[in-house]
Amino acid sequence: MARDTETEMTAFEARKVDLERSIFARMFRASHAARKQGQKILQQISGLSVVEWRIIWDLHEVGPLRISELAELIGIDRSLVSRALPAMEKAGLVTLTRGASDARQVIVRLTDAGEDRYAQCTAAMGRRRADAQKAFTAEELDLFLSFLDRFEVVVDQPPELYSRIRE
Amino acid sequence: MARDTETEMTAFEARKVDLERSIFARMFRASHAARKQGQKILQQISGLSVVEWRIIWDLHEVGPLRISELAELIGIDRSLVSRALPAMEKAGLVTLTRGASDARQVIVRLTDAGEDRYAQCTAAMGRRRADAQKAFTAEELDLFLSFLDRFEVVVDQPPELYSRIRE
DNA sequence: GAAAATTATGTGACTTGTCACGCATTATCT
DNA sequence: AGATAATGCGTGACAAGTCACATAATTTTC
Repeated sequence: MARDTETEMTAFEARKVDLERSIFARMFRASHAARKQGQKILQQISGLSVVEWRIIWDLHEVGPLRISELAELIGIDRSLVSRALPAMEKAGLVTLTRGASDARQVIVRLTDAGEDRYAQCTAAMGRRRADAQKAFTAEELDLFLSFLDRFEVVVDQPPELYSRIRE
Repeated sequence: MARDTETEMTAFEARKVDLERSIFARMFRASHAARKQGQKILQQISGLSVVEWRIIWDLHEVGPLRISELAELIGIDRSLVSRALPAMEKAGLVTLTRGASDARQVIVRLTDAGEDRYAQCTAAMGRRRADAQKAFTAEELDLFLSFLDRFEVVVDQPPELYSRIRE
C-alpha cells in the first residue's frame, strides 16, 4: 500500500496513530474486544449469551429479581431481558412467577440447573476478571475507575449540548 | 423494594456497588453511553449513523481508501462497510470505483457533498472530543491510555485461555 | 367508587453487527 | 501456460440491541 515514499508514514498509518490517542476510539476498541472475548468464552463453556450469563450471575449474587431490576443491573433495555427469559425458563435455568403483591411484575429465580450453569462459567469469567485486576495495583485500579467516572460525566451529557449550533 | 430492613443496604444496592468496582462493567457502561450519545448527536445534526460518520471522517482525514482499510480504521467487520457504502453513494456522499491495478478492490472517495456532511458534524463531534480531553491533564490522559493498553492485553487473550478446564 | 395517571412487561419493527460462503481477480507454483 | 492458493468484496442468514406502542395492573386523584 505505497502512497508516500517508502520511508515515510502513509496517511493511513498516521491515522492509526491518531486513533491510538483518541479516548473514544480506544474505549470502543477495548470494550468491543472484551465483549467478543466474553462471548467466545461463554460460548465455548456453556453456550450462554452474555445477557443470559449476566442474568444468571446477577440472580446468583442477589437472589430473585424483577425484570426491570435485571435490566438496570446489566445496563440493557428491559425488552432484551424480557426476550431472553422465556427460553431460559424453557431450558430450566430460571423460574418466572408473577409478583405476589403486584401482578404486573415477573419475579425471576435461579433454579438448581441455573446454579449448575453458574458454576460452569464462573471460574472462567472470574479468572478473566482476576487477570484484568492483576494488571493494576490497587491504587492504579482506583485511578482507572476515577478516569472512567470523568469520562462518563462527558458522555452522559445530553446530546443537544453538542449538536446545537454554537457561536 | 424493601428486602432487608430499611436501614440496611439491599442485596440489589450492594450488587450495584460491586459492579461500580468492576472494570468490565464500567468499560461496557462507559463505552455504551459514549456510543449512544454519539448516535444521537449525529442523528440530530445530519441523520448519519456512527459507521457512516466514521467512513466520512476517515476519508476526510486520509483520502481515498479501500473497504478493508476503512473497516480496519473503524474497527468493524468489512461487511458492515460494504453494506453502508451503496446508500452513501446513492446519497452522493462518496464515489465507488474499482481499483486501477486490482479490479477486486473498491476505492472509496469523498465527494463535495460528503465534505459538506463532514463539515456539518465535525464541529460537534470535535467539541465532544475536546470535552473528554479537558477532563484530564496531559499526564492523566497518557496514564488512561496506558491503562487501556493493559486492559487490552487481557481482553486480546484467546478465549481458550479462560474457557479451558484448569487444575 | 370511578376516572385518570402511572407503572411493569411483552412484542413489532427496526438498526447494528457478525460469520460464513461464494464469486471474481490476482499471485504463486510447477 | 495451466493449476492452485490467496485475496477483496458482496451477500445470506443470523444474533444482539433499541425504540415505540399496547396491554394489564396498580396508584393517585377527585
